[in-house]
Amino acid sequence: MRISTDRTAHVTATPRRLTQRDIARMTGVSQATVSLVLNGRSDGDVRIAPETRERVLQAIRDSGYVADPIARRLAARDNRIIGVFTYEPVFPAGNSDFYHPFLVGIEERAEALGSDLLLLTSAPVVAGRRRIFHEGNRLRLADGCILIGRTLDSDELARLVADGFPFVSVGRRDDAGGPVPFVGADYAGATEALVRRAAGLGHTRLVYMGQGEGPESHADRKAGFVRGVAAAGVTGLHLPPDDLDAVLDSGATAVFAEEHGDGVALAAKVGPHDLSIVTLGQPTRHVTDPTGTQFTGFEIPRRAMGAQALDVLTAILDGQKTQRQRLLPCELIPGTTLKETHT
Amino acid sequence: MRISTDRTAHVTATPRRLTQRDIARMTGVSQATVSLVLNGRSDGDVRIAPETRERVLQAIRDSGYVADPIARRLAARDNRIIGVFTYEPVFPAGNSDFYHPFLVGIEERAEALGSDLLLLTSAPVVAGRRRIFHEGNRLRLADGCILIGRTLDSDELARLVADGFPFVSVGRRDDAGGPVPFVGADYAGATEALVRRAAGLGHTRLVYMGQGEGPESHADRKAGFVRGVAAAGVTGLHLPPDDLDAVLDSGATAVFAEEHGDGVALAAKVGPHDLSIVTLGQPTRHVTDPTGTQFTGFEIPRRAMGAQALDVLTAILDGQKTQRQRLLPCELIPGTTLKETHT
DNA sequence: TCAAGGTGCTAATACGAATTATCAGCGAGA
DNA sequence: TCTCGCTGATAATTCGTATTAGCACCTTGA
Repeated sequence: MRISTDRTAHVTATPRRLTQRDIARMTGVSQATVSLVLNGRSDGDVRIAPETRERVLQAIRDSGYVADPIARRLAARDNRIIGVFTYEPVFPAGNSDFYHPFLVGIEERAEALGSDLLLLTSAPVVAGRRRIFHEGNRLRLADGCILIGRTLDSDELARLVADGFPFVSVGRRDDAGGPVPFVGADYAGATEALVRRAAGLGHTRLVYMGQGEGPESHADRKAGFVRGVAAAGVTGLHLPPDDLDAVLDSGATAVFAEEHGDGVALAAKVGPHDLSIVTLGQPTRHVTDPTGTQFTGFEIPRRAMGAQALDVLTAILDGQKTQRQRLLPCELIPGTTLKETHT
Repeated sequence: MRISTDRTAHVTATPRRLTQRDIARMTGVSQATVSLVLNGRSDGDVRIAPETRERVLQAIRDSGYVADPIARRLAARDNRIIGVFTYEPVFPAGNSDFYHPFLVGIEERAEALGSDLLLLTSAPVVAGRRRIFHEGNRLRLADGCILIGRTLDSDELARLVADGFPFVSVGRRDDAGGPVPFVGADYAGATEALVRRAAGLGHTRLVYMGQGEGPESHADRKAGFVRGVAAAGVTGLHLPPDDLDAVLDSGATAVFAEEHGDGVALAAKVGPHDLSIVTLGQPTRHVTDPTGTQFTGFEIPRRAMGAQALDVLTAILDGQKTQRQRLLPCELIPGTTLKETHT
């Protein structure tokens, strides 16, 4: 509507989209032939003379024609377009770069695959987050979709699963009416390893400071903590993130902070020597830590997660068999805040 | 192909989409009527009896029908896809965030417009940069395109102009066989203003340290410097960016550094008190300046440039008249490195 | 009783690409 | 001469929605 009415009014009218019809006219063949050439259909019942094929291809090259992705979609074909859905803007105005590292990996792989990335910025924002499903959702423009977010709406996930839409979540997700394909980080394993390490350094009373529930990423850390505590035969307490005093009063010698920021806050409060602090993940915001402390913790392989998410999606689209739920190991960061205990 | 084969293989085959035809059959009207009801078209020549309308709406409510957005866009001839072309990855692995601030504005506006952003990551890399035009270029997947880069290939620009492809450059560009639509920053004006300010502080011998040519952004700064020097009646020298010694030997009391990094390097070399330094633009890399110096200079309105680029593109697509070449003012940063001269 | 005018809807077509059925032309073999 | 088989293409249809032209039916008014 916008284009057609307005364009005709223009003297220097923007040229209409180039279509197969145009290519057909240019080369003196039919639209069908152009389509056949484009899709390399020279098998079985359909034949195109090599000379004709070349003529058509040349016209396509010269004109820069590309099939309209919308029309292709309607005809149920693939577009070499990967959708990327995020619940918040991909390019945040603030200094939070939560999505960025994942997208580095995604873009890198997309480039290698020769696919384009469609950022689904058209999704309307309801209650502060974008919605996947809404009247006019354009997910299907893409061949498949990558989902990123701290938490994904489970209703929407369930619907994606039920619809059989090809997608992969970056970050582990619980089942949603069926298994959810994901590439996550092994928070549980990394946390467990850190608990064992603490125990090895003499700590016998540990605190998990955080929610420990809600998003899968929290639950996983907590689960790893619980496993580690049990395996090492030490005492583990769970305290909420907002009550630093309770943590200090607990008598624990090592604190595992679910959020990096909480670890920083705690360190600022107690000073460097009294308490061992482990942070379970990297800052999602660039809070330039004034003290420059290197916290003991682990590194989330965000870039690899993004890249492998695309691998899994590709496998799904191609109908290949792959492990559709992957947990990548986190590299432990020795840091300086987990020390031998003096008690 | 890929998708469909998969689906048919499914036992729990996805039930065919509900269409207007289905609704039509359910209510005993025609598909056209359903469409008309859906679009609330009761104006002028088209009329629907209130009773019929209600019957159709009821059926739609009962069945949960939602129009296929893809088919809608095909009929509307408007894909609502904005291409974003960058010569390097949008999400760089390093700490260079050259593109980021522009994209904040672009995404913000795309969201408001209800458009999706297509990152043209499929463009093949030749000699370290992506190419717009190549066999199989997919630019035309998008309704129009935003181009970002320090320098754009002028041949490619010329071809875009010649083809009449709707696009807007972020950053001023010289004509390329025709005017290039752009939203740039007024480097010349900002630089000139800073030169005048320096002159007002008693500086009579100034140096422009940089290339002063090549990319439009360099040429513009240089041009502004030249204009400012002429207007203020002071002496202006032009020296290359790599020869700090020459700058120091020049006898100038104020140096205008084309690149932020050069200004930083110079400051490190001479110490804070000997020389006034003005940097003509912000760092494109996050070099955490160890001294924390706030350089005198100007702020490039990157976010606004991105947003307005989308505005111009929208205007072009809609055939509206707009200023298709815009230069946004840069806000001057007083900083601490341009001081009254003691000579 | 018949044109005029209004009402309520439908048939037909377009959008751009993919696909299937079919057709024209030609040479060879019977 | 007729038919078979092969080649190289095209016409027609499909996908789901939007839109326009126009048809059938009704009510007025003279």
